[in-house]
Amino acid sequence: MTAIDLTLATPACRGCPIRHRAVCATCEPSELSRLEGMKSYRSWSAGQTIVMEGAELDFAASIVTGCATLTRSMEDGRVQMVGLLMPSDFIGRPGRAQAPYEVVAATDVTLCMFDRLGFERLLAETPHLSTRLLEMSLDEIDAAREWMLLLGRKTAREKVATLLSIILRRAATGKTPLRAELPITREAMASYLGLTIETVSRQMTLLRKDGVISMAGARTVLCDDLAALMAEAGDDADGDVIS
Amino acid sequence: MTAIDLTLATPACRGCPIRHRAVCATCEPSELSRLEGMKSYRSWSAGQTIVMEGAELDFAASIVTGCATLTRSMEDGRVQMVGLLMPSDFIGRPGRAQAPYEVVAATDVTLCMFDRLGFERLLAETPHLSTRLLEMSLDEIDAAREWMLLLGRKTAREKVATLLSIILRRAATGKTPLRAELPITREAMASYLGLTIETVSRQMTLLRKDGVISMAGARTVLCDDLAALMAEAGDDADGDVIS
DNA sequence: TGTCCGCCTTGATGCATGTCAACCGAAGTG
DNA sequence: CACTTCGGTTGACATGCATCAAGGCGGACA
Repeated sequence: MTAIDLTLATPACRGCPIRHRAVCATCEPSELSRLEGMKSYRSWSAGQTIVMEGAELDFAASIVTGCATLTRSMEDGRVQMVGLLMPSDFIGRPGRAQAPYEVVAATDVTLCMFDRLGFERLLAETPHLSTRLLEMSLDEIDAAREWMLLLGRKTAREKVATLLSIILRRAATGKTPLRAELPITREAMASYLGLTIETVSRQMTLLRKDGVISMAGARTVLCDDLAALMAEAGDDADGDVIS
Repeated sequence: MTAIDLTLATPACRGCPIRHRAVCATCEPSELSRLEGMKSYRSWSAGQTIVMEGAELDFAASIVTGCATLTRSMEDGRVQMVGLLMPSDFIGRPGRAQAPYEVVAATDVTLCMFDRLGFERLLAETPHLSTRLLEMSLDEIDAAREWMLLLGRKTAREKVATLLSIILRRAATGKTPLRAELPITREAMASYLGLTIETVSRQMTLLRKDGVISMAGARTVLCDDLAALMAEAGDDADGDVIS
């Protein structure tokens, strides 16, 4: 199970609300129509499990709307989120039918789904498609490793600042103050950051009191100075990640 | 920069000490000879930097002997290891010339290197090669995510037990007691586990006093009961990972 | 042989974060 | 309207790990 950005700026795959940059940008018409023929849509409401940990996985899919999470859990109930999927991200694992993580709808979610075997067949017959998927999964590895730095070495404050800055940059409209609706609960944030909900809540309160962010209700973050927030995040470079 | 297992059981690429399972197993003779023509060898001694963080990366390579580490660091000096490369693991990132991590020789290391552009050209012309690399990088993603669970949720004792069980299983000869030379210092272990050297040392002492492992000197671990060690690791399933 | 220098271990102490518990406000429901 | 539920906040307290500091062991080297 991987989260891969399939976003496409070109209208190559016009009939589909997902923008398959990677897949479609270099596709020939015949390939496009095969993709078209394979796809179908399905929706889940917030909180529902899309794929259970260890279950059979007979499709590949892109997220059309909403937000889903990948989690790995331990016997005693401890849970770690290992991926946060946003629109245009990819679910599925060519070459393997089993899901190593649980996939849960964080908000209401609609997926554009492809039959797994058909997708794999297309993959095998379309070299640039697997090349592009390779590039994307390499990005995914980088993102996971960036996250390992966060989990292993960052303080709670830095962790929360990192997540908020990522969400704010994703939602960036350009005009200040930057404003974003948090797509996930405190629990999901804590799960992603390797913290407890209480710690997340406290750190958000502190960041607010220190004037780094402000909030409109519990789920909307505002930020006048993204640079200040990113400084709190402790990132040396740009720091992209997530997905 | 990714760590990808290129191990090969078949003698397809006979001239090369690295066993390129992935690449060679399905290669045709002409492709094999092109790979042969591109390769060269180079060695580093323990502690030397192979690639600096952010530096140009003009090659792809497999580890022939020794052990190298991938690390990501923060401005203030905090360091997190994000990959541990063992013989047959892969270094390099088709499609991008920049190294997002530092690569350091943990022990003396010999690499079998390929010119990056030549490797990429071969990749583009050899569909099954990129397909196989895709599979391998998906495994890599799974490993990174397994490691995220460790970093985010496991206790110090579980972390150390996890790492030791991985190293012991890698080195497994079948006969008990299992015995393995630790290829990395306490510092590297701490870096990988998101701990300090003192904590690693203490936890190893505790595991020893509790009879879960025993040691011959500071760098050789022995284990009679791998199942017990894995129970300490807190892994629900098999737990593979690393690299 | 003695000295130095990594690497490792052990101890004392402090702090960041987890844990447990109470409470708040909003939304749903009878 | 009362009641419940759920997500979030805040407080008091506990603890696991980091930090700071000292010392041990073995190998390199004069």
